[in-house]
Amino acid sequence: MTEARPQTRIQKKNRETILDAALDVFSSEGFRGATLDQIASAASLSKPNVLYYFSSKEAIYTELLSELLDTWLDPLRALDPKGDPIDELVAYMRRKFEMSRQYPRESRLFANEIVQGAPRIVDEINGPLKSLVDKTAKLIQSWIHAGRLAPVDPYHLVFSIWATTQHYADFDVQVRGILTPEGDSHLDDAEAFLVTLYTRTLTPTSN
Amino acid sequence: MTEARPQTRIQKKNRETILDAALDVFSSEGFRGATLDQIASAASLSKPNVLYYFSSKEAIYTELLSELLDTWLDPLRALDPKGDPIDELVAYMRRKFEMSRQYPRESRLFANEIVQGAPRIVDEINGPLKSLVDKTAKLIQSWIHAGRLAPVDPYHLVFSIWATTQHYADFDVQVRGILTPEGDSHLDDAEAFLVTLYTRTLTPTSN
DNA sequence: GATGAACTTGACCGTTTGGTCAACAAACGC
DNA sequence: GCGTTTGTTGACCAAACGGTCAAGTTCATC
Repeated sequence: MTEARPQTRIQKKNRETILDAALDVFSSEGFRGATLDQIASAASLSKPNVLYYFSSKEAIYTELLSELLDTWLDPLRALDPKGDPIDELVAYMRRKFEMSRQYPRESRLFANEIVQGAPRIVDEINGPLKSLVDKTAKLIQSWIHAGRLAPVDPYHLVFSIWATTQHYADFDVQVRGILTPEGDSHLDDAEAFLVTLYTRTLTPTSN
Repeated sequence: MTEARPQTRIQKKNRETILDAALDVFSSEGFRGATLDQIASAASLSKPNVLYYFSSKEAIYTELLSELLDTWLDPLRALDPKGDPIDELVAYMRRKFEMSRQYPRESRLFANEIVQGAPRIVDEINGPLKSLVDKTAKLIQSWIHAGRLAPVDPYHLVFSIWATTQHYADFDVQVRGILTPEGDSHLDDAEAFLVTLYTRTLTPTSN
């Protein structure tokens, strides 16, 4: 997707600095709420200098977004049709949770974009994302058909995994306001809860 | 909270028109992304006229937020300690889901605010909201202690209910992109899934 | 260490933004 | 009807915004 044009050391370093700063700003302010001055300031660069590396505010944003989409679906692609269904789905949930935990800014950037109607990635959603979820849903359905999973709607199962895992990144302020945790410890509890939630939901009943 | 000052017919009508238009705009653009011109245009009023009824853009926004917070917690307050635990919690989830379904704009407004750090409602979260959730968590814990619910972390249970129900309002574009539903029918499936999810999770095992 | 390419930035520009104001129009109370 | 309150708006303002540019500085290469 992103072609690897020749880059000097300085280019590489500064582009990374800018993208990191922009991720901070965009994820907490949204596209329109973010300003080039904020980004430049967060990157400790002058505004014209930022625009020397990226042609526009929009260009920085779309670069972040496409980088993100590339990796965001990896956990789902890693579902193994040959594995144990419950283990696979719980493991998928764990990978997704881990991503929200390690990349909360990316999660919030994505959330901001979607909540506001996803004007820039609507094609990605209707195309590649839909295809991948459709494929996954068929796999889950086949597992259910084989009696290896309790019957559930595969699509809504996937949605619920997305919702519950991303919640801890996207609604971090709310979670922290209620749990008043120190550090990250509450996320271990969250993961344990989610493992229980999905294990109980997916385990077939004996009769 | 909002004191009822004397209002003429015109005031009442126009304030409502403005708030409704502003909800449209704020919920889909965020606070910073929304402009007074958009709001005025959506309300079919001139910009100075909008500012005749509200002292500032911020005033419109905070009015919407405080109206919202008032009603947003009602479903949780309606939990009945004397009812059947599973029925009560599933009914709570249903009420929450119904709110997201009927008031998706409000849900997105809230989501926007929280994702961006909730600068204006951080006190509400750390105060009243935390108290209410703490109280609910104790109730759930007592139900578990009495063996009437399968053991789960009460806080994360509540978070998961919030996450899964709001998801359908906040991430509507994504859900629709994948399911390509006509109308609202997919939300019935979603609700059925969530009932299953929480029933299975909360039902105590016999042994 | 000279030369050209890569990098940096203060000053600036046009537009958009939230908000004001004075002047006018409608509605209300009598 | 008539005066006063209430409602309405075009014109305007200062600040903030995304983006440009010319002039300067640093860097790699020979």
